[in-house]
Amino acid sequence: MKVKSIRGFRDILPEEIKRWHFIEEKCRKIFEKYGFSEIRIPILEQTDIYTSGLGDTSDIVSKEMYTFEDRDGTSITLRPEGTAGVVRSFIENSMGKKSPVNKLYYSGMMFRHERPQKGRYRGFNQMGAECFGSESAYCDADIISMLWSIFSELELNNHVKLEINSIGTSEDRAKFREELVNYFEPQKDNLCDDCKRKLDTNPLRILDCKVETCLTTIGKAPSILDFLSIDSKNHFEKIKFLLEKIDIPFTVNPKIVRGLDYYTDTVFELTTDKLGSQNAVGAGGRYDVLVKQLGGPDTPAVGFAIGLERLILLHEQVFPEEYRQNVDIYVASLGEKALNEGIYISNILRKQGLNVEYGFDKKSFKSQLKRANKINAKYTIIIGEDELDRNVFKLRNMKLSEEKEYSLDEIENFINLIS
RNA sequence: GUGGGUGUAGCUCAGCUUGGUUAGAGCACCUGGUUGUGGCCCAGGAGGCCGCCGGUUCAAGUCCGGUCAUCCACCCCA
Repeated sequence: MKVKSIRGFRDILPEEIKRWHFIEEKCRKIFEKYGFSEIRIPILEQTDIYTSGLGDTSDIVSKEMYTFEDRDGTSITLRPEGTAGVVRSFIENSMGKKSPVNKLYYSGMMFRHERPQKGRYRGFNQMGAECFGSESAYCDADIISMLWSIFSELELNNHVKLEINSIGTSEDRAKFREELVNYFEPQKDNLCDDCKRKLDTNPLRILDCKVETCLTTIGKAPSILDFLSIDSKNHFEKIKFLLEKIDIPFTVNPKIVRGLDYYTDTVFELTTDKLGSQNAVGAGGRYDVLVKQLGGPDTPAVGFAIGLERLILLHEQVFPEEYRQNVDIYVASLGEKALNEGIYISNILRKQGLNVEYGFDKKSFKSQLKRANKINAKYTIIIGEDELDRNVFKLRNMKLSEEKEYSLDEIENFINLIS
């Protein structure tokens, strides 16, 4: 039998994992800086939380979910995104009653049955944050600031672009939608086939069509921003004011409409021109009606998610140097007796907090040093018959190619010898 | 779901146009050049169902058909 990972799923190998750790750690730190706490939620949920939460006309729900029957016949789905599950948990645990505001972040694998491509996998990792309980524009701005600060902390802010928009309330959008149809209907012959279809199903999505012939028609189309209610307009103005005040560069793009139905008012996207066509590396927005829609108390919320594979890809391009595991000591022993001593010494050093590779195979001294070199060990400890007889070990500084001898008794305070 | 590119050593790739001895290179790996000293250099070694199935042919890595995988783009999205 031929073994092979499932299409669209991949391994993250040891040589790449250090960069993952580095980036995940940075993200965690920033989430916590903004007062968010981690939540871990299941990978499987009942299908309805997605169908009724994300909107059943969205591509994700209509053709990309991994949905199957549980043994008792209920329909369950591998999570295609994080927000719906966090909302479910928020409701189920009555978080709104325990605290007026709840700030949660999560990290984990999401599943969408898409055609794999660069930066797009069927199993992919997201880190995201959700803030429940505030409808204030200050909250939106704080969240956007958090997203931005992840990228500036990683020194990637020069390679991404923040775009924001407001899509108003559902009434605003209904009005806008009507106007859009009125606008496009008479000139639908100028639109591509996809857009003609969208005219019936989801006219807002025509706005982000990239087909050239559509672009001129779209250019003169009405803007959502002219349809916002007073409250939504003020909310949006306030966010823009705050982002300027804290020096976060952004542009307003009235054509941003999110793919999921739960968004209200604020939406935003972080894109890069370095990843080909999968250019969205983070995105989010406000979703004031979702909690209620899923059966919870009327609770406003804002959140975003970052695509980790894409973030890593971007980081690799900007900082191509390798991220390596750090090995402090390689213990090279020569001969049976020395091997016995080697495992003992290695463990003492590990207790002192060092990363130690113990050469446990009977290999030539030369190949052991080669190994030490290859794994980039800072020091090699050398013990052979000769050293054992004299109750000493040699310590070789790999970078300087210098060796010193120490009494074996000094192993107990080894950390002092090299610091 | 649609279109295009690519499948040869662990990795990156040459060879295919114009079929013909034993399928190559670089990197990585192993051994030696040094009785117990890494990186550089030198010598040697190991490693291939040439993606898979079928066809054409005296003969297929090379030509043809199919299939699968993969990458990129459309689309969608993080």
